[in-house]
Amino acid sequence: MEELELDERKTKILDAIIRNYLETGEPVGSRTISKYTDLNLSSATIRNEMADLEELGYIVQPHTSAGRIPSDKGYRFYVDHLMEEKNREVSEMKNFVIEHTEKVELVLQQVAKILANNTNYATMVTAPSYHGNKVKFIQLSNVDEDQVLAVIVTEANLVKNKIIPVSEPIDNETMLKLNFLLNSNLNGLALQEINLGTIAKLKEQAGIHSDIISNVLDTVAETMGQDDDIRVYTSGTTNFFKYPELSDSAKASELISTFEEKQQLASLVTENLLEEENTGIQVYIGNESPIQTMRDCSVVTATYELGEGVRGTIGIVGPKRMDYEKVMDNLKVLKNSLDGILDRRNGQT
Amino acid sequence: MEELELDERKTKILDAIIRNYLETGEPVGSRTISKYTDLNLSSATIRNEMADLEELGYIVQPHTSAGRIPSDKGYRFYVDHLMEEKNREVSEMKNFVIEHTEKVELVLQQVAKILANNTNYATMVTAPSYHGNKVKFIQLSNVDEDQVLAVIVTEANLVKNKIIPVSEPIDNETMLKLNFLLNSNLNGLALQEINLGTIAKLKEQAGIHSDIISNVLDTVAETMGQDDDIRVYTSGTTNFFKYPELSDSAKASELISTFEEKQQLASLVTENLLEEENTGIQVYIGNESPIQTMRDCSVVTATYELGEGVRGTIGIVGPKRMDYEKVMDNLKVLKNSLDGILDRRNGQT
DNA sequence: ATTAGCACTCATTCATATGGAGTGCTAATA
DNA sequence: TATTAGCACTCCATATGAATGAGTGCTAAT
Repeated sequence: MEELELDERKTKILDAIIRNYLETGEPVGSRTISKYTDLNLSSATIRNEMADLEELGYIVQPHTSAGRIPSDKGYRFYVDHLMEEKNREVSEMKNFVIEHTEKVELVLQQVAKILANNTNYATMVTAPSYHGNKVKFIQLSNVDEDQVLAVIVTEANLVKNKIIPVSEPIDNETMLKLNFLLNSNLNGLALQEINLGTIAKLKEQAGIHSDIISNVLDTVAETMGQDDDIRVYTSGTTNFFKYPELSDSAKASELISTFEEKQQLASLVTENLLEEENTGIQVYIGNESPIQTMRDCSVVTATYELGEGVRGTIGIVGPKRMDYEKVMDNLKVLKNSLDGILDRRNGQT
Repeated sequence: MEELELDERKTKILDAIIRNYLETGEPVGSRTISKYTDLNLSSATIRNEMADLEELGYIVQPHTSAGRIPSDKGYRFYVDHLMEEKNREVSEMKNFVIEHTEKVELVLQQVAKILANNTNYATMVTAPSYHGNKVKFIQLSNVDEDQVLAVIVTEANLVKNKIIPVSEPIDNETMLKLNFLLNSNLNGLALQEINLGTIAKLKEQAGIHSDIISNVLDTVAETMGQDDDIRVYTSGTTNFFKYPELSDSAKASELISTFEEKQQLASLVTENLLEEENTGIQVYIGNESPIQTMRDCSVVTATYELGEGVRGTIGIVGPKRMDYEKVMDNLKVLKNSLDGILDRRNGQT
C-alpha cells in the first residue's frame, strides 16, 4: 500500500537520502543527492521531489534552511523495503567463545559484550526463561541436623538448589521416602502441569513433612520461573556517547539508567517472547519502542532458543540512524550460534 | 606532623574553604570566607592566609583571578582531622530489605541500590570471596545415563553444583562409594588445606572414576574461589552526571565504562580485602585510588563480613567534593547490617 | 518536465566588547 | 607588628554582532 505513494524516482531519492544520512549523521541537501545518485537530475528537481517526500512524511527538515533527515516513517520504509539483507557468510564473530565457555550466564554476558564491541551500540541479552521446561530430577539430602538441601535439575540441565531449615533431623529412611515421593510424582512435569491435585496428593503422602514439600515446590516454581525476575545482561552502554544526537547529558543519562535498571528492558522482551512464534528479527523505530526513554533510538531484537522452550532475547539499542544491515546480520549470526546450544552440550547454572 | 604547619586560624580558614566548596562546587573567594566564619577578619587578611595555604599545598587556584579549591592534600587533611564523625543513630536506611530478601546476591544488589539512592553517588558492592571457607557436604548423584550431578555445600551454606558428563552409567553402589570417599576426605577442609597428597589419595581410591574426582575438585576450587571472577554489583552510575566536574562526555563515559567492566573495580577491593585486618573505612582521594579513571574522584570503601572469613567490600565513588560525613555514615550503617548476617540466618546462592 | 538563477533563512563560527569576581600589592592604620 | 582599605590588574563568562555558507523555495526560461 505504501508503495503506491512512491514512484521509482522518489524511492531512489529517499533511499539515497537515508543511506547518506546513516553514514554522515548530517542533514542531507539536494545538491548532494543530485551528485550521489545516477539519476542525473539537477538539484532543483531533487528539491521538488524532496518537498513531495516531506509532505508524504518520509523526511523532515530540522529547520528552515537545512537539508532533510529521515522521519520514523522514512526509516520504517527503509527497513521494510529498501535495505539489503546482507547475509554475509561469517562475520568475524568469535564463535569459539560460545563453544568453550561453560556457564550459560557467562556465555550470555559474552554475547552482549561481543555484540557491543562489534556494532558500537548498546546491547542487552536476557537470560532464557525456562517456560515449559520439565523436571528431570529432584533430590533432598541432609546437610546438617537442622538443614535439608533440595536440588532440582530440569530437562534443560538447569540446576537450582535451596537450603530448607527443618525443626528436627530427618532420618535416612524418611529421606529416601521423600525423595521417591517427589521424583515419582513430579519428574517429567512442566510447571504448568503441577496442579493443585498433585500438590495435595504429595503433601498428604508426606505427612508431617509436608512443609518440606512446600518448600521444594516453591523452589520448583522459582526454577521454572514465572519469569518475575528476568535476568538481563547488558554491555556497551557508553556507546551512546558516540552519537551526538544521544550524547547530551540528559539523554545519555536517561538511557544508561534504563540499562542499569534492567527491569524496564524486560518489557521489550516479554512482548515478543511469548506472543509470537516469531523466529525473526524485530525492529522498533523511535516511538514504536515500548520504552519511553528510547524514543530517539532504534531497537532491534532477536529471539534465541537454547533448547526446546528455553528462549531469550538479544537486543541492540542505538541511534535511529543505526546501521540496520550490520546489526541484523550480527544478530542473525549470534542467534544461530545460540540456537540449540543446549542440545549440543550440557549447560548449568 | 602536619598539624605543626597550620595554626588554629589557618585550620579554621581551610575548614571553611573546604566546607563551602563541598556545598557549592564553586571556587571560594576571600570575601566569602570573611563573612562565612566567625573570625571577624577582613577579606585582605584572609587573602594573605590563603596565599600561605596555597604555598603549603592545601588549596589551589584554578586560574589567576578565581577563588581557591581544595587540593588532594587539602581533602586528605579534612578527612583526617577536620571532619566530624556523625555516627547518627539510625539513617533512614531500609534495613528490612536486608532482613527479608532471601538470596545473598539480591541483598547485595539492593545494598548497592539503596546506597546510590541515598548518597547520589555511584556505588559498587563486591560479592564475598569465600576465602578460607570449608567444605561441609558433597554429594554426587545420577541424573542421566551419561551425566552426574555434583553438589557442594560449604560451612557458610554456599551451594555450588556442576553437571559432569560420564562415558558410561555409574551404578548405585559405586556412587555410594564415591560419595563416602569424597565426604570422608574433604569435609571440614578449606581450599588451602586440600593438598596434592589428599588429591592423589582420593584419585587412587577412586580408581577408574578418578576423572569424576578431578571434576569435583575443580568445582570445589571454583566454589571456594581463588577469587578470579569476583562478582561486583553496581548502581547509580549515572549519578556522575550530577556533578559538573565529572559530567562531560569524556569523563563520564570513562567512569561509567569502568563500572560496566567491573573487573577493574575488583582491584580496589582485593587490595584492602586481604592485606588488612582493617575493620574500618578506607578513603582514596584523587590519585590515591589505584584506578586511573578515578583520578578526579574520591572513593570510599568499607569491608563487610557476612560470616567467618566471608568478606566483601562496599564502595562509593563520587566527586572529590563528596559529602564524606554522610558517605561514611551510610557505609557504617550498611556494614553493620551486613556483618554476621550469615550467622543470623541461612543464605544460599 | 526540467533546470538555472536568485533572494531569503538560519545555524555556525569568529572576533570583539563588556562586566564581574577575585586576586596581589602597597600604603595607611590600630 | 598585625590588620585593613584601596586600587590596579587578570581572567573567565557572557553577550553582541558580523561574516560565512549551506540549503531552501520560487519563478522564469528552456
